[in-house]
Amino acid sequence: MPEGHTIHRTAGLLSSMFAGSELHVSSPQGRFAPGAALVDGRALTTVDAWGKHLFAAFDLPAGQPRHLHIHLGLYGKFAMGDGDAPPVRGALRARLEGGGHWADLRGPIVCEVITDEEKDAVTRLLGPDPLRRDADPDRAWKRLSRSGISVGQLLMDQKVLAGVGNVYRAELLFRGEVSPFRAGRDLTPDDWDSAWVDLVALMKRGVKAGRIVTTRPEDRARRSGVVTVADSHYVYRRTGLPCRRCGELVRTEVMAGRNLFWCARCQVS
DNA sequence: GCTAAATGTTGAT
DNA sequence: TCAACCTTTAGCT
Repeated sequence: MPEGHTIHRTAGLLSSMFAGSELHVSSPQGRFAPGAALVDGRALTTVDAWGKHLFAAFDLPAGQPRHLHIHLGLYGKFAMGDGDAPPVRGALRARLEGGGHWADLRGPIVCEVITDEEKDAVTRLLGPDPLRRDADPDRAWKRLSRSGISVGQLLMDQKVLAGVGNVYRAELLFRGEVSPFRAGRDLTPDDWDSAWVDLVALMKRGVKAGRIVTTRPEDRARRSGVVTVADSHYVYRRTGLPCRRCGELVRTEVMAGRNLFWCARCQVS
């Protein structure tokens, strides 16, 4: 489930497994072989996430390509474990081994080794990431509050806000009782302040849980115990089902190239 | 067991 | 506008 929470969680796991260790970096599939050779045998120093981008830094001189840059895209996924790595099967883009651990990467849309300058060029194009301590919500507000484009589209724009994907878009707007069709410039400063606070809390929770859960206990069918998949969202992928708050049927429509879900009664304007 | 769709983005047409 | 990435899951039969 690669929205920002997945990337930050992965960064934390990779860091705890590998930071300080020399890694054997390979590309069994071959597509990442040239990049792997640049960092193979070097120690991993830090792992950094910004939005949906992950950067693992290796102990190499500045100026040389030394950041492993990964974007999972829609299918990309890490598998990790302790001890010896399992036998290679299928399309395995990259394998990291060292410090008694291994990590396998499959299906990413980006897997490359880049320089400091190239890393800066990537992050410069990203809006504030709610999961970063250095995030400045005013940067997002400046863009949102000047735009005639709908908030449903703006939230998906990584230049506005980094790390939000289709699930957080739908759920954040529902929780804030904001219509996805409202123009950014029609948001009030209070709307944005509370949305940012809510988003930070939701995404932190996503990192901890390893999945997106946005429902409050009182809005779930099962109010105690484990939160089931069916109970974890208000509107995302709930087309035609009754809204958990008002009973109106959840609607769907394509917006910004993706399926948007919303309750037309709870999210009037 | 099979098929379609999915949390995202880029690059070709 | 569409294919690619090529995994995982939900929903059928």
